[in-house]
Amino acid sequence: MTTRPRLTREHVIEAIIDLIDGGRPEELSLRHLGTVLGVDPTAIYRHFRDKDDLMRAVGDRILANVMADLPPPTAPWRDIVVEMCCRLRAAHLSRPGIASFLKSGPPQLEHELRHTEALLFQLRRAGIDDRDAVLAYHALIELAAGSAVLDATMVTLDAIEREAVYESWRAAYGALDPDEFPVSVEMASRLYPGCPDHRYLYALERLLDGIEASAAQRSRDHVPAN
Amino acid sequence: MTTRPRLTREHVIEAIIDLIDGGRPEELSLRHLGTVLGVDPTAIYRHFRDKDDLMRAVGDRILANVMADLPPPTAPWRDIVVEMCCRLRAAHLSRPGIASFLKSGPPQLEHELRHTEALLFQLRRAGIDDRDAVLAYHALIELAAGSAVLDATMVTLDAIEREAVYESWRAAYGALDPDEFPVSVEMASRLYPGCPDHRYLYALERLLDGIEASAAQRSRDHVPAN
DNA sequence: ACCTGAACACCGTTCAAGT
DNA sequence: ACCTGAACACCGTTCAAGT
Repeated sequence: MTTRPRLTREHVIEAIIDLIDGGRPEELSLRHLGTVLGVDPTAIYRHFRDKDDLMRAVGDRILANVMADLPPPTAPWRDIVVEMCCRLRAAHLSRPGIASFLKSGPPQLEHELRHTEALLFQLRRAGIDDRDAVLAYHALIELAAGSAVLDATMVTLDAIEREAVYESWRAAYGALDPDEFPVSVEMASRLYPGCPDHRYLYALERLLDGIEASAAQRSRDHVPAN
Repeated sequence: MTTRPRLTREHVIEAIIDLIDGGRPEELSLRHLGTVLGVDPTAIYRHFRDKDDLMRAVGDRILANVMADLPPPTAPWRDIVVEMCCRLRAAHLSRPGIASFLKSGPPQLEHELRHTEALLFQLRRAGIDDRDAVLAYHALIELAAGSAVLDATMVTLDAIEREAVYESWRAAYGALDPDEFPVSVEMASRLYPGCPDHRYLYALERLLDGIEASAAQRSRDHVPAN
């Protein structure tokens, strides 16, 4: 603080991650970032082309955590895949503005490349042929990142507030006209079961079930004799 | 045009949908909307509380199309569910700013309620018990809406441009160090197969496979004698 | 070489004033 | 009752000028 080290890319990235972790994702403007860093807001343009470039760097930094301390590669493939997908989801959940993350393409994010490599490796290890492995990889990414986008706003609330919101939604379903919405009214109390993570896990496990079954079916077609 | 009818909610919603359909989603500011409508930008606040409220109304309007002209309810349940999910995805793809869509809760969007009702009805018709039906419902929504968020930027490009981008990404994977990224290098040419819709369909079918298998397993557990 | 500060072209939103 | 227009408090970004 008293010393004034020259501004680096790392300083900026670090400051943003602190703001995100501190639960103040609305303060991510370059102007606010400048005051936090004790620097003119436009100084950031010395190190990043534009805000998109900056957020991409932050995204890659967050993705680094996804790959750290995974189960050993000899663990059951499905355990590893589930762990990676849950962490990918968590990484996306912690990051506002996911759009600028993947849209610009994987080759720009070093850690996303490592993530792709590890997922494809595990899917292949599961005995899934290359064509299905690629489709399965895309499916896993879409579910993990996509569910994070939908849950992002709810996860910023603490568990009690969140449950209160869900309860109000259940009540709204329950109060519908039973002639027009018979199933919704009947199932209202069962909606939004458990926490968002738990619901994601169900979706992920079912998707993996389907991927496994389909891959087994295909290899049976190709090698009819057992 | 020559006549100047009083501004209504419908006028505003119509104008936004025209802008989206016209492929100019970046011109959705209230100022631009005002000039398109031949009205002062702030006049819109007479009919909508704020921009969030406005975009929610637009979202509900787009969702109305999802429910129009579905296959008859007597069609195979899976056909209906696949059709609904594909249309939900398409609806989300056509809409920028999906965040303000679902985060405020289903009870505020009339057509989303109808969508929920129809999906739960079909899942129950499939013989899936209520507990799994609710989880399956959430899983289907997350995959449909989530995949749309990830694909949104690519779908704005026409097929030729898009394929060029994918080809450049494949090339980037192919050019990686084969010692560090052996599987990626080997599978590079297979990445991003088909169009985004096709990849989504694969994910959806596998998810439904898993949902069906899991539900069958559970009912077998509960009713062991066949 | 790096940072500043004024400026530009935008946002969403409010509110007193018009008709 | 409805709309206008000035104003407010913000954005991201550029660029000549400072040190």
